[in-house]
Amino acid sequence: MTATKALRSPRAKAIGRPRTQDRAPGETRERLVEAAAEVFAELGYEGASIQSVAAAADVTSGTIYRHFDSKAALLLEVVRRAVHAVPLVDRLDDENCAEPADIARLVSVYADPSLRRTRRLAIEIHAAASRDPDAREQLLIFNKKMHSSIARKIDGCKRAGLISEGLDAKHATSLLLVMIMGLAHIETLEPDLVGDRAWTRFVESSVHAVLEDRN
Amino acid sequence: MTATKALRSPRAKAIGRPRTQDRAPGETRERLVEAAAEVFAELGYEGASIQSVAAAADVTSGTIYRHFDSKAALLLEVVRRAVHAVPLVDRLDDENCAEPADIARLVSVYADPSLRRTRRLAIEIHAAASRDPDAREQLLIFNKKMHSSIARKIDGCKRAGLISEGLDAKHATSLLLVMIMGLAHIETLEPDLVGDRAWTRFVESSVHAVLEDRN
Amino acid sequence: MTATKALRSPRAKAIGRPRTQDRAPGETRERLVEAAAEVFAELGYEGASIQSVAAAADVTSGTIYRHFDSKAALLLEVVRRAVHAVPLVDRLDDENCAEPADIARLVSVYADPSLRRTRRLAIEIHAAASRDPDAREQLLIFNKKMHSSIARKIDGCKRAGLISEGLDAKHATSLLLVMIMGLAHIETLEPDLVGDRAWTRFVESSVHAVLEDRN
Amino acid sequence: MTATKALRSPRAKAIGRPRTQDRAPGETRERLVEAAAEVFAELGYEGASIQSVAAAADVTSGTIYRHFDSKAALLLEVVRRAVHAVPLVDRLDDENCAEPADIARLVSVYADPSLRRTRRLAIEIHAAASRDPDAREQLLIFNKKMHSSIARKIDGCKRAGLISEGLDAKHATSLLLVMIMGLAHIETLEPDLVGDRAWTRFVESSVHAVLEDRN
DNA sequence: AATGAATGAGGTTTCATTCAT
DNA sequence: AATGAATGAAACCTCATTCAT
Repeated sequence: MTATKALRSPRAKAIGRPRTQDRAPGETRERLVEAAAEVFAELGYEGASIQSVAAAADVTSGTIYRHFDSKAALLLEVVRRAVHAVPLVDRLDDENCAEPADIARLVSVYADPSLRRTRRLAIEIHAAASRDPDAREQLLIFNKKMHSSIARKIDGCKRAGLISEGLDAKHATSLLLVMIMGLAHIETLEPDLVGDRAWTRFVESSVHAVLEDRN
Repeated sequence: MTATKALRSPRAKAIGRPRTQDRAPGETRERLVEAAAEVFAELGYEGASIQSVAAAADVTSGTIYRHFDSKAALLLEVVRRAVHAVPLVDRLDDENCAEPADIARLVSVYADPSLRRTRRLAIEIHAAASRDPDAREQLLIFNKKMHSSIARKIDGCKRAGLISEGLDAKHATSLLLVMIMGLAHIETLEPDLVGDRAWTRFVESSVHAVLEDRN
Repeated sequence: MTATKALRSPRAKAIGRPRTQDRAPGETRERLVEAAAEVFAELGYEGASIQSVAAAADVTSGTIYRHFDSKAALLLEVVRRAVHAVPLVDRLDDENCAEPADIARLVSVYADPSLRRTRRLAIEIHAAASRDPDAREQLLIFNKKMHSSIARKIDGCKRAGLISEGLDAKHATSLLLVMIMGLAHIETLEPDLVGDRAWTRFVESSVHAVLEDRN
Repeated sequence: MTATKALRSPRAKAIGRPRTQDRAPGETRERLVEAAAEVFAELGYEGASIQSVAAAADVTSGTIYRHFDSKAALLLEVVRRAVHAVPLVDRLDDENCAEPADIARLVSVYADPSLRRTRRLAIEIHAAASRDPDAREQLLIFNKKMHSSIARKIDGCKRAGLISEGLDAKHATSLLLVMIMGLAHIETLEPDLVGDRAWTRFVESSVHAVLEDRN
């Protein structure tokens, strides 16, 4: 009884493609990943809406779905990207001659003020990994890579006689990764320490202590 | 459809406040905080709905709002509670005579399989702190308390001659907290190490190394 | 670099439950099914939005999801309900003495102007059945029931000597159902025939012809 | 990231109008209508997206809008085309000498397994007609044409003495159309009957019965 | 103190349509 | 004539919150 209303086409007048600012091919996807990393780090994955990511990339929400299947897929790409962009890690294997000091700095750098976004993103990625199997898989692959990179570094120091043969390289590496993840929480744990040079040196000397022999 | 109702209607009108399960006064609030801790740890703050917390506490959603102003307030209470329930911490000041081994165990215990929920909750709380100023305030209060507890412990060891006077107690304490937070990510970082005795011992010996003098 | 904006609770101020018009328990669900039948018949399942159904039932969209898991589940309930509300069908088994004329009327009634909504709904339900396995299952159950009701009727007439034993009751029944579904399209097929008494009589006499013996 | 690009860029800029597959003029439009019929029949009008039709026609979405004003217009063209492609109908007038058996087969053919797509499309077209006035207009034109074709056939039979003069040709024709539309639902109504030879014969004998005289 | 039905803003996702190339 | 990236309205659905009982 209600009505015999219009019943016509539901999305009568559509919108199209006005705000054109021709971008290089592939650029949009790049901007999206970058914007997503930024926004996810700032607001968290759950706190960030697709709209907010789109706005940060200066596109509209629909565009995101031309490039990614879902919000989760976008996060996954951010994870993948972040995994290959972690400071120092990509250069870990290039240097053939390493010293413990290099390893120490590899840890302490994560306390640097400039890496605030990296810290946030690391936490966000781990949170994602505890929910999403795909993200977890990516993260474990990355962790394994990072682990073996550091372990190889330690082995190099061993051969150079800079680190005792008695050290358990695998466990030591794991502990360094644990410290790095711990440093990711430095803002909420001890905000005053961010950028504190004395603290940075303490962290480094602690790494040296961990890498020392013990029985 | 019309008459002869109202007589002996089976379960006439048992809505309103029915299933009064004779709970002790204040008990409901307790159950809510406990249930919230459980659900927040399992699903994350964002992933947990008020109704899911209510279900876990065997009440209905409305009840939560008789005890807490908002979901955020509930989380805040969980934070407060968690802060006082962290293993060993509450006993830190009771024992007057401590050894470095006690401190080492205080760290390594966070790698224990039984503390999975505590790890998750710690991460969740830190995530909340990076969003919510109130949660952050609570967390900082807690961190400060925990910090001074451990620092006092270290000072005790120093006076007992078990730790060198040259150690920077503040920075050492901070580093231990960093390691604890790092261990909170052990499931996503190195799942195989959870419950590994050798790993636990390695962590403890590393704490010893950190607490040793260095110049 | 973008911002360190609010970051507070996203759904800051919520709405609650204002427009209260205390309804009898279970009434809302009933109203929803009724409204959905109406709106689905009028606009089609795809054309009807959850909002439009909610509006027709004088509730808000969220309420629908308290009572049904999804839009598809709501349709399924409409199907179930419609299945038991088809005119004459529920009384098919009550009458012990049937005549071919009763069967003829059972078909011709579907050309009646008053059953416009039933016709639309029938089409909508069949469309749903060709997409949704659950809906298809419901529909097949119903079809089977309706089939056996009519077949039993025919058998009764046979025993009474009103219909020849030579008639294939199963196929005849199927053909009547086919005619009924065909009549469901009468508005788009031959709009002028809706409500035409001569046409109704012709349909009935055709049913008689179909029910007659032939070799 | 900066220079030495632009020289010998591999697949420089092949966008715009690349994959020109040398199609005959007007061929694309043809393919689109064919693809749309296929996809609309399979997924339904609402369930089919413009991009899915485009993909089925091996073009891109934009191309569709060079040939049709809107999705609705594309459906309309499908309707128009379908209307002229219905089996046997176009040959109805060619044969000057018809028998009732021809008419019976004209109905029963719609139960054939090979016409599954036609059945689906018929339903889809009727659904469209109940929404869109333009589609309805097309459908009514077609119905009228089909009606008069069949009626003429019946008149031919009458003159040949094969059908009694007493039969109401108009109503009989309408009933046959009703049966055809009913058969369009055979998959959801009685799936087991699809392709059943005995059922086909029963349908045909029923048509004969309908075409017989009665008073 | 407790219930639980109801609210409605806001989330993710889809898709008809446009337009520079 | 064709491409396909981009648009943005609107769909379905979730859930923090309210309130009459």
